Amino acid sequence: MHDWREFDQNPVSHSAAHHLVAIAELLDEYGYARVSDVARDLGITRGSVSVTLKNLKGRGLVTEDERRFLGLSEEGERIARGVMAKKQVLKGLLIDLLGVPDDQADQDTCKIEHLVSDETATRASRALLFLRSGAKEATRFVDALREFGRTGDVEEFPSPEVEELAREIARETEGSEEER
Amino acid sequence: MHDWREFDQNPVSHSAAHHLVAIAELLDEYGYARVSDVARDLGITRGSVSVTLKNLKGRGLVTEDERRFLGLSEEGERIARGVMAKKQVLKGLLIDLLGVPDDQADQDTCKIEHLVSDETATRASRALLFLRSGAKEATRFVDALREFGRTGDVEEFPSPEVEELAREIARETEGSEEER
DNA sequence: TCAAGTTGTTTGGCATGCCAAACAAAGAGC
DNA sequence: GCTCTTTGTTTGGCATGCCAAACAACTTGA
Repeated sequence: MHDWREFDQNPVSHSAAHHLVAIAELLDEYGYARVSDVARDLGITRGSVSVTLKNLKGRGLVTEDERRFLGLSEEGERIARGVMAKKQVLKGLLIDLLGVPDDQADQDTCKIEHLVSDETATRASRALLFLRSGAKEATRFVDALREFGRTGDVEEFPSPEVEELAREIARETEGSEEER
Repeated sequence: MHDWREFDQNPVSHSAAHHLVAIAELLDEYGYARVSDVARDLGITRGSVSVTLKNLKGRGLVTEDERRFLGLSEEGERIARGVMAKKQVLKGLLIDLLGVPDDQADQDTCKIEHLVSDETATRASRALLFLRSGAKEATRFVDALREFGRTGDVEEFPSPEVEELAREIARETEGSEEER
């Protein structure tokens, strides 16, 4: 058994996360957020946003004042900030550490931002802070990694060597795993 | 506009990816895979697997012989191997580089394995290979990072400093972004 | 003031992906 | 041979989450 369906057992769904983030960003940037603004930002219809936000209001994550301006509860704010921070941290790490092109890093992190645990995100942010601290171990590592990466370029995925690496890791992990 | 719905614009869905991986793993481990085996492995009903596999057979990713034993087409095999390799590589990186506990790394990578681009996965595998090469830049970096991480421990997410870091990155990226 | 646009909601539809239940067909035990 | 279990399929239901279309309730502009 793989417990693989933890996938959608997150505090908020991918959709909900993006609604919250959209509201937070709109508030940051324009000072207000209405259903239409969120819909425009997310590229979906007002109707869809209306329905989703009804749910999020019911769960106490989104507020609405008498003029129909949207806001975030403390919890909603926390979730939105968390997702945004995760995205930025992961993106930064992909770019600064792995050298992933900016737009690819953006696309990748957009998909996984809300799925990564706080634990991992916290550790990722530490690593990114260290990378950016200018410590000599950090800069030397990045330089050496770039040089190392230059050897085998532009390969298919998964390349034979990557598959071999994956199998190796799988073998190591074996034993601490369950069987049917 | 965020183009955030690329989320589910992947060659295979999360569900499909897990079905393919399950078949590949069952074939590796037991030499055969039937609908029931896949269902047991994934922890869902035979009915659900039956329906999903009907689709995957139609798309030419899964095969079935006269005795109802399942197999993978070349393409299905490639996808399954790719997803498995991504999971192992990412998990290895989380553990070896960031020091994420094994079970947490497993849970995180299980959620994101099929969402990460080949580009990022390839670069991640290079980084992991370098880390494991025993190069002095690698070991020194990891040691220094562990030391660095020891400073601020067991914090909430997002901690104020992580939020500040995230804002900083967001500011840097600004300008190469679009507005409404 | 009054037509025209904007806004938010509701509704029915569709797609995905799960379940439970009912079923037929094949295998195993006695 | 005749049960009993295992196996695979089909069906109706449910939940999420999107759309389009129709609607009412506003602003707004001439």
